[in-house]
Amino acid sequence: MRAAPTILHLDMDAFFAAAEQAAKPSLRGKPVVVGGLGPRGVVATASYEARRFGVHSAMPMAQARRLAPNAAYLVPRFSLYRSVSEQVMELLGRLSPLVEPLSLDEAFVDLEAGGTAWDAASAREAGERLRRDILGTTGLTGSVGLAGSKMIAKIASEEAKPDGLVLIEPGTERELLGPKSVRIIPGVGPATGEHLRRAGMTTVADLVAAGEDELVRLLGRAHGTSLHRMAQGHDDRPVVAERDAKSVSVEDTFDVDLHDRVRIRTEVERLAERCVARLRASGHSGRTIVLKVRRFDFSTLTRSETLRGPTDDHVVVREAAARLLEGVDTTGGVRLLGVGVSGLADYTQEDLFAQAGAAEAAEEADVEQSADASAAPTPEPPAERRWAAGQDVRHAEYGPGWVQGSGVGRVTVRFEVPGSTVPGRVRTFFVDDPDLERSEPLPLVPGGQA
DNA sequence: TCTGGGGTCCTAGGACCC
DNA sequence: TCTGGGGTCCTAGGACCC
Repeated sequence: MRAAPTILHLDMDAFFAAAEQAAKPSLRGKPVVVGGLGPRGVVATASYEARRFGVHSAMPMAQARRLAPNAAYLVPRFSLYRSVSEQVMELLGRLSPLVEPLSLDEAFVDLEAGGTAWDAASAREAGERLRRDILGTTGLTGSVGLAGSKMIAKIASEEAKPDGLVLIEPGTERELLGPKSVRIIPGVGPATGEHLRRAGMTTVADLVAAGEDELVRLLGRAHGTSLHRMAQGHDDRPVVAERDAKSVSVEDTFDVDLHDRVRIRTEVERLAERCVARLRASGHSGRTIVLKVRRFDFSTLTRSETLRGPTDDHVVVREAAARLLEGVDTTGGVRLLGVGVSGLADYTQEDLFAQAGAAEAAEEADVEQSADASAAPTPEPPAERRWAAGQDVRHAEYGPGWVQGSGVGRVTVRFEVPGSTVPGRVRTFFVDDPDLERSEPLPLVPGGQA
């Protein structure tokens, strides 16, 4: 809480979809849906044009296709989003050393700590300048909220969407929040919202009236106390620049449920390898290995094991995950498997115990790996998945383009680049055309970095 | 064609220790 | 020998967020 609205919240508008529209001129002004394209995919982001059909984040892709059959359906290109995100975060860094990213497309900035703003007028000026700079640098729009606390700044940016700026003067929080739904408060999701509704509370004013004791009784100590404070517009959480990662995990949902125990085990080992690769890339080691299993009926369980010391050894993690799997009943089928490591150490430190275990296991692992390889060779993805819609490609003759669709042995490519103002030409090839290859995203703005 | 993937934080019970 | 109280660690699950 501060007397001047110098906490800024930035939220890029329909980020993934907007980046795709900027990269693919033929999609500008059209409904675009980015997400998993497999049979169990969900929507990551829908463009505003697609939202008019009722499509929204987290919706099953199948449902989105029924609502908006003529939208463009694209796989996410995280390398592109990450590079745009870095450009945006760099602009935020010019406003203040206190920048707290919440995701690729969202961050808090403490303008006061950066000396960039000290009152409403200077804050608004900084916010508007930021929006111009983001548009100039990335070609994308972002919405800005300004307030005296994180919670209110976030609510402000939500109200500013799309492509706007809203500043909420400190002191006006309670009258602003009072009539709004309890769901506007961060941390109140579907379950808590329903819980509160059954207790007769639907608006933020109802929460204030109920009092702290009642909310604590209903929701528990931590949640109840913080909810009571938030409802009154009280929020003292500081903007925190660097937050240490607490865990690293990877998971896969399979197109069809897995039943074969050998295959399940192979997938767990593969996930363990991927998890360790990520762990090591982040410069961490960890003590607790977590296996996650989602069964055919969507019931989800986790099993974990804590080692005596942190490890970043793939053999140690793989074997721990395999051990955990031994204790899980998978009859009926498995739709998702995941492997994670938590209890992260600040830096990689070799653990003697883990090392000893790894050395013993090394020979066994070699044997097992070759056995696994013969038991369950990696199937080639079908051509439709190899040439996923939205993906970047390059043709020896026609140059850069993107996959518009694929099926019955053919792949359709639109040849266009981010800078152009007119839609590019479309051509169709055989899926195994040697002149066609996958490629990396091009920068959205000429001279920018991809 | 029902429900992704990567995270964070909280709660609760049991083990274990003093 | 009939049962305290508190702290910490571990495990499992659940809510929530983007």
